[in-house]
Amino acid sequence: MNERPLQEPTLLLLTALADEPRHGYGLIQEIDAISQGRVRMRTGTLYGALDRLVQQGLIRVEREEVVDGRARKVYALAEAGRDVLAAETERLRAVVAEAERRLAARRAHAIRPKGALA
Amino acid sequence: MNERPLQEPTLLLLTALADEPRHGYGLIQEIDAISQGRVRMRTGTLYGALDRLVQQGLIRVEREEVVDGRARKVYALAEAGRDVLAAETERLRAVVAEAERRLAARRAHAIRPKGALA
DNA sequence: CCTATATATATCAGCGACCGGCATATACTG
DNA sequence: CAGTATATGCCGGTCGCTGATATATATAGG
Repeated sequence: MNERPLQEPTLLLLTALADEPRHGYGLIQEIDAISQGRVRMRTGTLYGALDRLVQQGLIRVEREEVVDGRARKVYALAEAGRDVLAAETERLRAVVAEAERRLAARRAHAIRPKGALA
Repeated sequence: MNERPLQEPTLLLLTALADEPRHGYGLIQEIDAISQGRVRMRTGTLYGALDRLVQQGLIRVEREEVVDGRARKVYALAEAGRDVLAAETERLRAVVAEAERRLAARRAHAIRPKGALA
């Protein structure tokens, strides 16, 4: 099992699947929206990542369908993926909070608030 | 210029330098503390990353000193590094908030089996 | 009719950050 | 004198991501 921290494209993929199942191309657009256009998921990243995440059991192929003569694969977040995403966001939230606290502390000329970490 | 999102070891490195300058080995311990022992920065990652970050202008060698007969290089966060860290934390905070919102939204209309807790 | 764009999936070579191991050196403790 | 802590550094290998390329259908514009 791989316990390495998720990279951002993977994190965004799981996030985009957190509320409802989506197909590959839809994920590209969804991630574009989530990140306010700052992240454009490449197809090389996307389809490789989808295969890998299915392999790891974090997502699954919900169904395959044909819309307007074009084939789609719809992916859904699996239970394991939900757990990983929840744990990852909680961990990241702590890191972000710590970074912001340190940046603020530095601006205040190293005056440390009570309870600051070593 | 590299505008790719920071990976976590790099993010933690900049975070650990955000309040005050530190030397390499001290950063390993600091990151261990920040992450509550969950991330153990490897020396292979550390010294390679430090060189790279100096090269990119995100950090700088503040000074070199000898303590107890052991040589140290003390690194400090550069202005560019401060900007990158601030931008990165803000971006990550938005992604984390979005992920948590979606996870909550899913729970709100999901059919939960009896006695099952997330 | 032809071309361009949007939709949609898939593969692959290459890059770069990270990992794990190894090497080197000093100081302290048992 | 061996082991642990401090302290820096190199290097081969792994693996996710990038950018390019390929394939195919539907729609809009010239």
